[in-house]
Amino acid sequence: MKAKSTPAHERSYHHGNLFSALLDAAEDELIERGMEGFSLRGVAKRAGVSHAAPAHHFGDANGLLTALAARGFEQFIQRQRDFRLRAPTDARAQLAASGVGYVVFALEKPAIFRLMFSSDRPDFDDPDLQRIAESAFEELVEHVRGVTEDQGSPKKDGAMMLDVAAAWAVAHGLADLLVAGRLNTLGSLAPRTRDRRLAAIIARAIP
Amino acid sequence: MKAKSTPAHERSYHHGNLFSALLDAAEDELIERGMEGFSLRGVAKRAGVSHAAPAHHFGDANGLLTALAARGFEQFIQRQRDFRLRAPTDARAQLAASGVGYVVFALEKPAIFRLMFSSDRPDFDDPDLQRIAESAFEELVEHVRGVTEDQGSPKKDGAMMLDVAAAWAVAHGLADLLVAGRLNTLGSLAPRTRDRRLAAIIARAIP
DNA sequence: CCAGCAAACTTGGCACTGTCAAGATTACGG
DNA sequence: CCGTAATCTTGACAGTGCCAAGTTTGCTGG
Repeated sequence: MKAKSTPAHERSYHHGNLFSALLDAAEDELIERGMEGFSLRGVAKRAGVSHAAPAHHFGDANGLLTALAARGFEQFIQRQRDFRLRAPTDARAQLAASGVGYVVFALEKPAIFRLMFSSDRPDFDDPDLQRIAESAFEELVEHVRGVTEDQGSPKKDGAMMLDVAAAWAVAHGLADLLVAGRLNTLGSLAPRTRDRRLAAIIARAIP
Repeated sequence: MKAKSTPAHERSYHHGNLFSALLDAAEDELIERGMEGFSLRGVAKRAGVSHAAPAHHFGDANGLLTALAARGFEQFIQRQRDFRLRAPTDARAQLAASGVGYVVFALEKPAIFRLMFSSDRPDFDDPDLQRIAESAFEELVEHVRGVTEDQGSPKKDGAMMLDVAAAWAVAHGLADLLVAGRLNTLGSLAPRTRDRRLAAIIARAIP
């Protein structure tokens, strides 16, 4: 994934694909030094470039983090799809699988997850970020709708939004607490059994 | 609450109660400038004291934030108790009320809430912080136990910990998403009806 | 083919930050 | 009432984000 396989371009004055190289470097920086220690100059150094180079592509530090959050949402959506593909096709199992993917992504990339949901540094009015975040939300709504439609009597929009909030809240709460290391009764389990427990909890959200 | 009522001491070389004055200033700073813009020197200026004064009481900036998070947990626990007192006394209503208090605290003090749950700056190994956070957790466990005991057959510890995780996750997820402004279908409701919806969602966590 | 223009990147500087070391002031127990 | 320790201040240093001005490069129109 990381574009470390193009050392030819890395020495030229014009980097070539500095944009994505900076995103990779920023992700590494965030993972290794955390949100507190994150430094734009550190990112530039990682990418082998001067300290003011990022500004040309991202404006300022928050602009870089905005783009990183947007890329995070793409991986986030993808991870949920991965889990849905390996699950039974009934609506309830599909929703639970999405939720497990939600949590697993958070555990795999905690720094990115926190950047996406618990930071005030990205600009959430940015069109790209807003669009991709919205699209993640809409996939959730669709799968909640699937479950409620399976239950015969179709609900009104208001009632369904309550279900959406419930499903989203459980998955998000599990993810955020696990990332914070506050749910070790679940976090210390082996992945397979942990994911089963997660699915069971998430399924409760919609009675 | 804020110790603005002792202007006599505020001009002396020795401040007197600088410890708590700095906590108040830090909370204001966090509210007004956010986690990103938070500055130790800004806090010192707010308290009318030199830029190195905080170090003597809190060690470094993260030490100050650790103490602030600990104080946050006290208010957090208190807010949940408030809501329990105004709720029916049956175990289920008590648990739901705790959860609503959980969310309301987050909405009242979003910056403190994020400091407590979604920041890597406080030192969560600090004895004071650890103790008070643990005590908040134990109150939750007790109320979950109350509900499961009401249901006749007492569960094993493992099964109950699943209930604990479920209840905690819903409340926390609702709180975190509302703070992030991502659940506006709920967030834009009037407080009274919003709290009713919240209680309904939280009650689902334990079937 | 090659000017020159715009994009990509660098260099240098400024105000601000957290932390450390050393000095000034005050409270207080002997 | 004195000296010692706690409290607070001052000054300095490296590191930070961002801005302005300069340098290198790719590219496009003639």
